[in-house]
Amino acid sequence: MVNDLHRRLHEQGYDEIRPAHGCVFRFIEPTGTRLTVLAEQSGLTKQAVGEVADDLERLGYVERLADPLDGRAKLIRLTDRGARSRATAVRIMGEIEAEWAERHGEDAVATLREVLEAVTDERVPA
Amino acid sequence: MVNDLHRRLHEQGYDEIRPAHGCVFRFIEPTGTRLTVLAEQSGLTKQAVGEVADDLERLGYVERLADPLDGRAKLIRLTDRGARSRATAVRIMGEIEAEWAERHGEDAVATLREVLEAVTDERVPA
DNA sequence: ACCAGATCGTAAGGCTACCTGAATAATTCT
DNA sequence: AGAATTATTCAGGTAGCCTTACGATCTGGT
Repeated sequence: MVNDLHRRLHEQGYDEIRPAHGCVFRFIEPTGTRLTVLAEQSGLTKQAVGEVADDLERLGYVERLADPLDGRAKLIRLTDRGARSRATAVRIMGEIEAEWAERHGEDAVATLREVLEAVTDERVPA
Repeated sequence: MVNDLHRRLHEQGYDEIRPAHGCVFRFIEPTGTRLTVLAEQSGLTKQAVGEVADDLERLGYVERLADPLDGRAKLIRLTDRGARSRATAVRIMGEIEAEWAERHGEDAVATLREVLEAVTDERVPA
């Protein structure tokens, strides 16, 4: 799924986005999200996510704002371009899942999703 | 699945085996397998698999024999220890799948396997 | 009001698991 | 005989993580 997503993202012109950037795109919220939160949710260190955020900032997909609620913190937020790319990614994943459903059945794909979510929830730690 | 497998392998004393070693364990055959074949099947370069094989040889899990059918080639074969560790890994994976079946149903896990195998076959290239 | 300790982001350096490319010796195929 | 293949070696590079350390800021207890 991830391979296919990125192949298609590249075809759509988003050829700078790599799988590793997912730790930001997956968990970022419209109003902005703190680095620490992204790190926690993705199961990576703050440093790792920080590098990804640097990268995405350099590429113009996210920006950093001071967090009004905490002087230490910054909010990472999608730029317009970032939001568009994310929307494209969401659309593509929907398309891929639809293709899978066509080929293997809606029920099978629903089961796939359920079991996969369950087993990854049960044993999160890498 | 892979994470859990290695966690349990470590608990059973096989704490030198890492996920990267899978490219050998997954495709090696009882009578021995050529490096080139392992590389092809795992989708890695011969150099990469060669390093893994060196590692497993050093650790005593595999040995290299001259291939009687081709003087250029060598057969990579599991040692007794390698075969035992592989058998343990197979057993553990069976146990994990059985646990999944217990929790989510035999049918669901069967479907999971089928769909996963199908979609990864359709689009193999990383 | 203050200080100790937690938390936020960042910096610096290291590691694993791969890759490309080039070269070589031995052997096999055409 | 010449071309291809097998394994190996060496050199160098990269992505995607990690650990350790640190300064800046916030928070809770006194």
